[in-house]
Amino acid sequence: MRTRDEDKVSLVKKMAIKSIVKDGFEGFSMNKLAKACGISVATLYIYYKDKDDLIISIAKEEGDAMADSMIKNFDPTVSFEEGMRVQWENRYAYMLEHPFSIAFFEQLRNSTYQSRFLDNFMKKFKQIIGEFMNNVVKNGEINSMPLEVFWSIAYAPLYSLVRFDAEGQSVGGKPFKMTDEILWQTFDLVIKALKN
Amino acid sequence: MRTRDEDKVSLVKKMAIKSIVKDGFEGFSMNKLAKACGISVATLYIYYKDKDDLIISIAKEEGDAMADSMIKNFDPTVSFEEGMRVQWENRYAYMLEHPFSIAFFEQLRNSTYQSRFLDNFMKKFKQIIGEFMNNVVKNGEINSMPLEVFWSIAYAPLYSLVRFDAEGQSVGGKPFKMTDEILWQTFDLVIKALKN
DNA sequence: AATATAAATGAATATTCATTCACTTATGAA
DNA sequence: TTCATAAGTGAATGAATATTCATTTATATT
Repeated sequence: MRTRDEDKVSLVKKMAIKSIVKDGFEGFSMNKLAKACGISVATLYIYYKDKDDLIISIAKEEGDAMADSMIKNFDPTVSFEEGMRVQWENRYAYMLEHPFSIAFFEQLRNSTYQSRFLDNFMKKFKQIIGEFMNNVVKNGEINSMPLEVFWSIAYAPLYSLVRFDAEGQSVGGKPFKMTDEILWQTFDLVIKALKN
Repeated sequence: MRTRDEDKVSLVKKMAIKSIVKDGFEGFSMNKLAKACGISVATLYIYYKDKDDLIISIAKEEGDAMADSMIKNFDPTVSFEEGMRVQWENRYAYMLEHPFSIAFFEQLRNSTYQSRFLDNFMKKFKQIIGEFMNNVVKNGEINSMPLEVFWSIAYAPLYSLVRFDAEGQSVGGKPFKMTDEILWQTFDLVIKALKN
């Protein structure tokens, strides 16, 4: 029996993400994807049941990889500032290594696929981050607050920076490039906001 | 000569936003929009040159309205905390009055229309916000920092909260509803981060 | 009341879409 | 080497897409 060409499979995955990032879901089609990969459309239907399955499958794979790398080296019993630093480091490193992934997730978050993708993704985090929050509140390192408030202060600024960087443009006119210095300058402000 | 039915025009606008918010640009079509409005597709081409023109025109109108209401009562010579409070108030009030607009802009930001829409939108702000930033840095109320860092700390948390509220779901499981208390609790943390 | 004219339409067009199918090709096991 | 079988294909399908057009309708002006 003939064997599946795994290079072809991963090319499909790569091109799908690239295309969705570039043109959004509105500009994405199975025929165009096949053409971009230099294969027949019908082949896509060997790999995936249908278009939804293709998108959801790729989203899950990428989401799992991202979730894993985000909790790498993360010990929820460590101090607040140290724990936050590891998480910012992980997210920043992931973004540098997978420049398209972040933009791909932004597309997913604003699409009808959101719910089917986000549940799976959050499951990986929820427990470990919840444990971390409990600890630092109990230690008196930060005040108790709704999880959404914490998230909005602790991570939203990072994602905002990543986005400015990806767009290469700014609120003003000049192009913006993220640097280590800018990242940790922002981090310090976030710690100042949250730490007692 | 027959007169244009302005009710029909504004119905088109309302339904277009509603549809894009609900199903994204990938689920939006001229034929479906016409059907949803109970008019002929051809009528849409009387109001707008083509699909792009429809989307961009509506985006610009909504964007201008939002920009206006955001700088309402805003005096760039006022103190840092006072200026920030007015801006948060304005954004929050706008979000309550126009629940679909914010979601519509999120869609635009993640679409190929982004650049054509954002330039127009930002023009309204840039000057007045830049003036405000200059003042508060000169007064020594906050430290000098890249505009993107400021933006990411000062406003990203608010938009994140608005988003949690719109989705009605959370990082965890329970539904989230924004309240005045939560808004100003988050605001205080932001001020703590930025103020010297 | 008559008329000129823009608004509004229903039905068409050509194109692109997701998906299927009859067929060919490569390869692990015999 | 043969053969069973899954991988891979080119061309087709019908549905949905954006846009156009010949025609009808309403109304502001005369």
